[in-house]
Amino acid sequence: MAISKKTEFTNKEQHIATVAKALSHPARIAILKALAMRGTCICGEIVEVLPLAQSTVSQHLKELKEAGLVTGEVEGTRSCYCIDWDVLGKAWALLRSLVEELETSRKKCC
Amino acid sequence: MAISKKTEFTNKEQHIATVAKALSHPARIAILKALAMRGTCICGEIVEVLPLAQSTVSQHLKELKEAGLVTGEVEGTRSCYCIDWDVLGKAWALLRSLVEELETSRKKCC
DNA sequence: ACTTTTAATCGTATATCTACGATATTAGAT
DNA sequence: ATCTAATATCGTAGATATACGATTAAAAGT
Repeated sequence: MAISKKTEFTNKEQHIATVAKALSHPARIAILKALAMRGTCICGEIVEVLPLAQSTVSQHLKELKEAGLVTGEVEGTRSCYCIDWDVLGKAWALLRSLVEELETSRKKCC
Repeated sequence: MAISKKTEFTNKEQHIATVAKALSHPARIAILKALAMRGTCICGEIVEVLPLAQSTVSQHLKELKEAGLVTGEVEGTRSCYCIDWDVLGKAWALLRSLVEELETSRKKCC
């Protein structure tokens, strides 16, 4: 691929892309739903709900965590995951601002 | 990778993931902005604005087209691309419904 | 101390993405 | 008819993503 050109775009464009990427797999959407519904947020419960192996779920959780949408705390032998509602809100605002920006600059098309 | 398990999730989850995937590269965000700002929407103009080769831009445009966010019409030797505002609106609604769904089922976390 | 439970990480195979140059295609210009 | 310009597509290389089983690590239970 030569080298990624991602860094040549604006920070905001990169940030939006990062958020979108975190949401770009149905498993991660499902994980977010499961996390929202349960106060408990324990990893094992999520594994039970999804049609994926434990290691795969762990990987998806890691990606959500790296994107900042989710936090994880160790609780003894278990891991408790939660949605970071603050970050989610900001991510949402970012997406909204993109759509608004598109709408406001909207010109008639060919 | 064995085989993709994407189809084992709900249609809505898959749909949201598809939209998010289309937005998951900063180049495609930039393309959407460029399309929104210009009534003309000609491929060559987009290539000029982006730090990418013509073939790469063409590929990104194809992905946006496959996701339905953009339409493309041949105009002689040129190609005229436009944002499909209807599809974009629906995609937006889909994302919003996800966030709303998350918010409504929001439980206190550990 | 030993075993069990829970989750993370490693190793790995395959798929998909990203990027480019080269080539093909097709309409317009000469 | 030939040449030029604009795009799309092909081929390809390397990066990243997706999925799993196996292994590791660490706390809890016996």
